[in-house]
Amino acid sequence: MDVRAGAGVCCGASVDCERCVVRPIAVCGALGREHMAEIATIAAERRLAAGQAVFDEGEIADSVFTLTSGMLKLYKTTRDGRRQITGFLLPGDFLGISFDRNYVYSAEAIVGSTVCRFGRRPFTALLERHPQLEHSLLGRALTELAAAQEQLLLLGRKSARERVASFLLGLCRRLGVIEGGRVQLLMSRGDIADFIGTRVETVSRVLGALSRGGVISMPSSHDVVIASWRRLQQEAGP
Amino acid sequence: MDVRAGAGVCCGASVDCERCVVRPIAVCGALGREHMAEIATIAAERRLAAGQAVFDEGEIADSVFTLTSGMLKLYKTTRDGRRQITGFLLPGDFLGISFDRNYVYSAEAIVGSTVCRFGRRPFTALLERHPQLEHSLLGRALTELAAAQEQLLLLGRKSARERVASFLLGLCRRLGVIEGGRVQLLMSRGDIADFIGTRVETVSRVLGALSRGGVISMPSSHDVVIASWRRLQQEAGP
DNA sequence: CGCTCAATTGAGCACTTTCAACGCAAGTGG
DNA sequence: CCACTTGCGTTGAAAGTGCTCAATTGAGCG
Repeated sequence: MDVRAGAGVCCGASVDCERCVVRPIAVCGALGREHMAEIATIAAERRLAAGQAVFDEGEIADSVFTLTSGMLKLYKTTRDGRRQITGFLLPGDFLGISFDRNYVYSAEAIVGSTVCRFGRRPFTALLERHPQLEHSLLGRALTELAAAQEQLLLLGRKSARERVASFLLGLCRRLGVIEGGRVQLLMSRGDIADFIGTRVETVSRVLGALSRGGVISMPSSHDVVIASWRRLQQEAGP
Repeated sequence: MDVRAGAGVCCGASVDCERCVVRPIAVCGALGREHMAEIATIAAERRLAAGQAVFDEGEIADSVFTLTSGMLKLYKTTRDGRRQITGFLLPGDFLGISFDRNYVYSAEAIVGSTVCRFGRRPFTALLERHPQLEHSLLGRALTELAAAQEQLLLLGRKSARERVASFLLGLCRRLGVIEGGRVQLLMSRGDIADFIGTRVETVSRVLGALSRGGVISMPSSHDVVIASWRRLQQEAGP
């Protein structure tokens, strides 16, 4: 499959998409700027405080969103309180796209965030008018699928130490952090644990061990400096 | 998102798609029969023996496939031999669709199978001519994504007993097996283990325990009869 | 300053893995 | 036709990793 013009491209969190009241940057990236006016008519900005839900698993899926600033977590919960975070979203990412009637996961802001809401019907209509947008969405879905499969490998076959290292590595890659750079862990230890399938205590211990081993350093509990990219890769396992 | 005509529909393994040399039943289901002739011109059937690979992770992704009979496993492998099976494919499922240059997982037949091969370029061209096929593929990708997220929950948060029960339950659902019915486990214990993130010994022990507990019965090591659907659901956890 | 919530640290334990042996069925070659 | 091999599944005992529970420290805030 070829990546057609615009597919998978995203303006990036820091780019202002013209003088749009809403900033549906992901859609902007996929469709190109010529359709900004059209997009603006069906989109509405929504501000979210840290901890605020976008939607919950099981709700009627009547909206589609793109994250325009901040960070979200997507997760599934069981009746008895177990939780699995399936991903952390960065600006430009979509959420809530589904052919089902209901959302199959919950979404919640980790820090103050803004999303851009599209009604499901107008969004569907937009897709029908612009097949290249649907092509772009397919590309995104396939990328997410590949990421999920990578995470399956992590959860199914990696040790706690490898999981934490892999998590850090993945976060750095997405954020463009390089050796010597700093990653801000906006999420809590509990969130990390629920993402990599461990307990908070284990996350804490492994981070401590990596820090003591000189692989990383932690100026504060939510700031990680990558001391050695190579060693972190080794820790992340094969 | 609405499911448009034909999206996500599959003829089913037992349905013969007219007098087609190849039986690209999944594409048939998605596109409708009126395009069978067009599809047949770009597709080629390939027979696979049990254990034979369709493609390997890392290879140039120059083909797209649909499974027309048998069963495949998709998996990722690490350098040190660890393996994670990301899914088992049934007739009608696609594989190898990617916007990347290379395959990101390996695919191998579990039993004698037949696939239908499409060259990447002709397939891409087909998608361009038929936006509704791309829409259908998006639906499939989203379904697979939801399944992967369910599996993340299993791998990250469930006990060995719950994993095995969930696996059986999921397989029965896909195959349409009901209480009292029989599931054939075409895959080996090793495959099951690599799918649910345990060891073969654990799979064996849990299956034994479920059998002794009267939740299931095993006429042979590859045949499971669901004695109590309700209890199996309980075992599968919340 | 005292409160609260998050993160860390410690000790004991449970579940799954690891390692090893055995049974069984199918395939092979004399 | 039978001895032998090979692969897979099962079972047992020991070991280890990560979990549970509990206490302590630290950071943010009224």
